[in-house]
Amino acid sequence: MPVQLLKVIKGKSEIPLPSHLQKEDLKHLQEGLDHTNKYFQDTFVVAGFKLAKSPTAREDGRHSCHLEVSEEAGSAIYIYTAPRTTAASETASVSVAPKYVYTPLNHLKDGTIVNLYGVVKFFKPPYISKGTDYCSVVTLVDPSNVKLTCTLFNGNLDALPKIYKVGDIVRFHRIKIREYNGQMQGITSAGFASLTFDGTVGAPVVPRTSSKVYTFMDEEQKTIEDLRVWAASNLSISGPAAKLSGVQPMLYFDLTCQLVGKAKVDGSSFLLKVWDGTKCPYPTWKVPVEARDLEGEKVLLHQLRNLTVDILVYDNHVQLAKSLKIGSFLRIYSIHTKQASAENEDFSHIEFHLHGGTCYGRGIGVLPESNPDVKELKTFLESVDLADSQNMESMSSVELDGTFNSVTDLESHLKRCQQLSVTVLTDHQDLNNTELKTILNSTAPQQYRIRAKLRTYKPQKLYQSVKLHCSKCNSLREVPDGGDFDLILQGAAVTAPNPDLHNTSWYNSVMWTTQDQKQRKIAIHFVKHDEMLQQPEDTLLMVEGGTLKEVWKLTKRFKCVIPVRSTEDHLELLDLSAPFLLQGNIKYYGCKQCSTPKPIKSLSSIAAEQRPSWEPSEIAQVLGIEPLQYVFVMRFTLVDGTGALNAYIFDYEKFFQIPASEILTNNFLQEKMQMTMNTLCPPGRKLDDLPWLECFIKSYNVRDAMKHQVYYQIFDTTVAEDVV
DNA sequence: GCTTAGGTTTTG
Repeated sequence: MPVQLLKVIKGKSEIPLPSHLQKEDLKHLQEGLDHTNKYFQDTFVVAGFKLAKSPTAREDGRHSCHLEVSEEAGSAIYIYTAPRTTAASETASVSVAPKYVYTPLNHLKDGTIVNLYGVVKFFKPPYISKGTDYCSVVTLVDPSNVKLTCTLFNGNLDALPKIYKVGDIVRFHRIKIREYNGQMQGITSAGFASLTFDGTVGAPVVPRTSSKVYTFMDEEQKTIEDLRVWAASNLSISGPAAKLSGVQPMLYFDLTCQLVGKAKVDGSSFLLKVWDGTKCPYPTWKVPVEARDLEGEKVLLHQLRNLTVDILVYDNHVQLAKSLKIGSFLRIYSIHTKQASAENEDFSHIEFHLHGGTCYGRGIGVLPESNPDVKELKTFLESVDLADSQNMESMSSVELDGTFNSVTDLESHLKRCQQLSVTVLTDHQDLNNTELKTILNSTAPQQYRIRAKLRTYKPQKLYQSVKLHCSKCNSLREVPDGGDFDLILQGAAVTAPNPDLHNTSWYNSVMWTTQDQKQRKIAIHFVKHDEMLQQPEDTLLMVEGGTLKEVWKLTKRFKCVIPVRSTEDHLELLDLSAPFLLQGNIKYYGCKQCSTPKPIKSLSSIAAEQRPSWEPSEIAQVLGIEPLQYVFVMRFTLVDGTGALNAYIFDYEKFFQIPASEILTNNFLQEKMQMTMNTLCPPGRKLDDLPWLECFIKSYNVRDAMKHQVYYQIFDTTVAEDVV
């Protein structure tokens, strides 16, 4: 029921009460009379109440009647507020915002219309009902641990809550409560409105809503944040979503994907061709359809043929599937993976079905481009190298078998991880564990030993976790991609090598001109040792005018490659956005802020050493470069049943036992890291089934002009030996 | 204005 604030100026309400309301004195209240248009005034106004005999009047000696108010009965409450003392600069008007009251789920009563908050424990994405409306069924739970299943109808799809996953948080206004089969049930009433929020601890509190006008204040923001923390350690929400690369036969899963093609199959089924950028490890079925029935971009369908999977949707889902736009991002809920062996084939294949009905939330949801999961998926899809996927044509379970012989092995491995801890401390073993709740309620800085579960982590794409760190100025920088380097090389190639700088006492130079139209001049300067050229694998060289490909080829043969350019009187390094040194697969970068590059001839001091080792750190030093270190930066959301906190990992090598400098160019290490993360936080698992992590964390304060925050960092912790 | 569905996997 709406509660409205009235501003009183000089004893009079600024906004008058509705004229049909008549003031009533408490003394004159009588049972059996109609009080619909009556009000009495105290510090607040109650209008449109029902009068009932107070059952406790005899005991408590209060008035023999009490008032019953409900939105359904058309009741309204007006509260008078005195005007605030306003500063001259402040506007004199006081806002008259409706004050909403939210009912906890354990205080719901039959026949009332209430406002409430809840965490989504289960939901059916909106589907077309057999009547005239869309329907969505949502089960909520709140810290009272009472569940409420709501059946929501609306002819306008947009008016239903935009729930994308279990754990989302909703605020419902004006939902009607009824009793059904001995339980409370929520159902849309006139004026129903909802807001939906991401349930992730620490995520921005931005409501998803279709209504243009809604109230949302600091108080509500706090409610959402509190519910997130409560849900993180009390509600069984599964972790990171499953990918096609992680599917297993004979199960149900939710898939976030992009629609590439669609086709009619027959009256009761419809085909969706989707991809998520990863490769299903099993052979997948292809549903035969007429070429002319297949909608989608032909070239793309062909390019992605090894990455798309066919999902056959049935019955009630057909109508919605038909209306989907090619290219849109979908979450398909409760897809069934079915193992089937086709006749005349030695190998069984995997089929994807979205069966008829809406049990277990089965259905299709369209995700907006603003959805964080969609943003992440888009970035990943853009990074997928299609040439690679063509080569992976026959990639199958054989590759999985290299690591785990079967699903059963993987299961037993995970089971072991649930009992023991998947991470161990490298120090402080004598310390006792502290609960997260205690840590959250304490001041920083402090250090703690904790035992917690990894609910989720960011970024999900592990290559995004690699950054460059300057230990001098403590800045973090993204690792530049090959394209940036290529542009710098192209820019440098515009200036031709200066022949005056060739063939000095400490290097020999060769130069040639490309045969193509560009007539590009390339110079390579081989550094000598003891007046002699060394073996290629021991040689450091400088290159001028080379392309990305040429520089890369040189790194394969020679120990060190330094891209340079000529000035009038010396050779110098390129812009520090480019690596100052390439060695093996690793590109070494310098900090733009902290470096003062020196001319290349400074290197001659190392060349003159007895046995030059060409250590990157030594090269950086003589060239005046402050080298950047590769580092993994990740955010772990940890929970332990008492609370949830975000802790950062800042790791060169110690935590994951993988050098951050090598992961970007090493497929094996990337797979190893993914496996490690899958063990720490198995995708698609419920909270109960997540393994425990033993961690050492420290809290620290971060203050700026605007606010003060406490951050947490994991340290002196490493992944357990048998997990690596 | 009323109905729709009312959580607990198809059997293609």
